[in-house]
Amino acid sequence: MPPLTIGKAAKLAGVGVETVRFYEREGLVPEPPRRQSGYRQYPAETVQRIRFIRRAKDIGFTLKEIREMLGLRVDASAAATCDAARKLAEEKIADVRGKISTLRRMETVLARLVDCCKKRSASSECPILETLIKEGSDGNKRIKPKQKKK
Amino acid sequence: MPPLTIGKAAKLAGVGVETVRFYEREGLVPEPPRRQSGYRQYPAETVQRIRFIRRAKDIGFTLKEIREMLGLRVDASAAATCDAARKLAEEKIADVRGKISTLRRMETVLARLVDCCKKRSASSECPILETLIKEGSDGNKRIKPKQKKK
DNA sequence: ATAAAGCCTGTACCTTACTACAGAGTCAAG
DNA sequence: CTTGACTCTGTAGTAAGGTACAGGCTTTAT
Repeated sequence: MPPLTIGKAAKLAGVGVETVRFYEREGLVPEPPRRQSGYRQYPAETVQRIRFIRRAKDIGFTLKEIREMLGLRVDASAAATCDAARKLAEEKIADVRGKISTLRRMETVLARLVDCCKKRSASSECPILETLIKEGSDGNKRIKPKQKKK
Repeated sequence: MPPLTIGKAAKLAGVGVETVRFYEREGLVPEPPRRQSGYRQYPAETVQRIRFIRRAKDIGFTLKEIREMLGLRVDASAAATCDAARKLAEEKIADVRGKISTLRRMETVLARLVDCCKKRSASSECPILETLIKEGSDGNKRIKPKQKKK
């Protein structure tokens, strides 16, 4: 398979060419080799990388976090780096699990709502979202306090 | 329990007061009753509502989507509305399931990375993220084509 | 060989989701 | 009964994540 122009790569990944260049500037996609004309030449794996970025973003990771995750692969051979990488990966796993559990609760509640809507027996009123809203028994998730600049 | 001032409600929900007012302007939190002085008086459930908004945002829903979901509860008694609500809820369930499956794949891969890092036997090189990047077998998730305005 | 379509760099602009004042009124602890 | 912490409205600014030209080369299809 021949290398891809930016337009082809973008299309395959489901984004615009501007986005690909933006990701390159942001260090999410490595700078590809160029033709003598200056045209970028993408290997096929870049498409997968971009798709990964998109998926990660859809589930609530920021580009910064995604960049960190992608960085995990480089040079996990150096012992010190490897340790740091492990810690980061562990953190991300915790994030991922938290998100999954939130999503599962949402799924349950939405399913119940659909169900209730399908039956529509008698009493009407279907205040399910109320329950959804009510089940945040996760004591204290602190939000960064954010110090103000002088 | 007495009603809460905006400051108390914000603190309990883990956000700033400005955010609460912002959510009110955006129709995510209903306008609360006021004192004669103009001070807002929040019922305790508003805190849960705000926490819900935050959690939903963390897993990648936009405020627009969240507003829709919260809207599901109002007046699911009207038959027509109920039908529309069911459809929307079903869509959201699909979203939620997609997100869950992406997250599960991520979890697996991250766990494998940690594992590999822990063992660190022999060969070093630990190119696991490569695999992560490679498993996007979801044929074609189209991205909105976005028509340009004249 | 020529014209449409694609790519280049660079800058400007846009939306989303806050966040930060300013200037003025309100509440509650000592 | 004052004073410091809070609240009000309104407007402006910020950060993240793109998106859209402009002006100018390069490819490719006819």
